[in-house]
Amino acid sequence: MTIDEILDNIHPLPAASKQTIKQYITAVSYPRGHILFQADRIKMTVYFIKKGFVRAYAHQGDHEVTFWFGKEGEPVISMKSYVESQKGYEDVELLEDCELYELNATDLQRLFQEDIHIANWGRRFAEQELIRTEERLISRQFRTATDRYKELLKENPDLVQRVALGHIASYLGITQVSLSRIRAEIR
Amino acid sequence: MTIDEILDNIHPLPAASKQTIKQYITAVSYPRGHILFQADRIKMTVYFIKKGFVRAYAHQGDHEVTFWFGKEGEPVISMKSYVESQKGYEDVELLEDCELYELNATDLQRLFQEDIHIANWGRRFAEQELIRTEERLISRQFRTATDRYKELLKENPDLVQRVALGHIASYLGITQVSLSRIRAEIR
DNA sequence: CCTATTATTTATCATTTGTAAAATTTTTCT
DNA sequence: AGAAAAATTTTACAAATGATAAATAATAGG
Repeated sequence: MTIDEILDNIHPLPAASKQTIKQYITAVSYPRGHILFQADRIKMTVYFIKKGFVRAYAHQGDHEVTFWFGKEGEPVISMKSYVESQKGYEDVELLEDCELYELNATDLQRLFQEDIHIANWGRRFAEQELIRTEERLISRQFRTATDRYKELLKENPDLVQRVALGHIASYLGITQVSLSRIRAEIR
Repeated sequence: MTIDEILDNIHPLPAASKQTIKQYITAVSYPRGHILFQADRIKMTVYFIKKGFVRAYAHQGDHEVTFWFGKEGEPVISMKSYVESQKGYEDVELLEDCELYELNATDLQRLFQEDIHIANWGRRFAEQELIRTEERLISRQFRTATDRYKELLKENPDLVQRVALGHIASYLGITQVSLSRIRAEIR
């Protein structure tokens, strides 16, 4: 997925504005296991996934709880950093070797003040993250772990193949044993 | 809480821009029980609570599940309507007689195209809703019902007094019986 | 102030989910 | 291919939660 597609997909930009924003975007690659964001650090960076899988997780006492998976075409931010320049909850880890587009959020904030099209692009970006986040909340509040697992299987069959079951179980809010039981039932 | 305070609290606006936006805002009052948003209707309106309590809930089979409470100073939107002009999940009901500020989102969208300060105000508005929504998700995913009830008690003691326990229980994702057990334990 | 209604708590039992450990399967490395 | 390591599933039991119904408490209307 190209950076043009990703940018336009969020909100179409006039050619000049798109050129402006693209000046601040670079392509980067990191290996599986690389930590993109750390819970205890503010990092004013926006990534877009060109290729690969990513997960966000938080430390909960002795174990870690995965609460987001990201795939090709999706943005990766630490919301608290991006929005409030504060530390967030999460580490973000690459689940496989990834190609990413990188954009410094401080540069972006300056562009928001200078270009109304970029300001509205940034608004749409936040709005779309808002909808995604609400959907995750609704899914969590209204669907059973079994249903949510089935949905994950359907939407991201490759992810379920490649990611450790423990991560998926914590994402679903259940133990790995329970997830095994679910898998046994729907087989 | 005045509309000026609410607007500036989201993001400071130059006097001219604030005047522009205020032209589209009206003060309205509705009685307890009034339905502000309906799940099956698109409603392009933004409200801000001047005074009162509000809840959002969705129908889950035969019973309803409350998933948000709003109080003085907070915005009330149907996110799917506001962001995507689509039907959302929720009904929004006034829990007591309320005074509200009302703003047509279609007008607002036009202003976004015309005034960069208002565009950035709209961006900050979405970003703040994003942080709020993420916090709700994190709270749900990482804290026990008991902890979340204690937090609700602390943050909104008056709400816990005035709202039916069934609503609070469904908000916490447990049954009313379980909530009664929790209350008995922490007493 | 009393009664009817509604809301909340308590009790009992069934079901679900978790914990811990063992068994099995899959993956990795030589 | 075969051994070692890691991941997943299964088992047995304990703990937590839900469902239902009964008991108690709170609220509203006359």
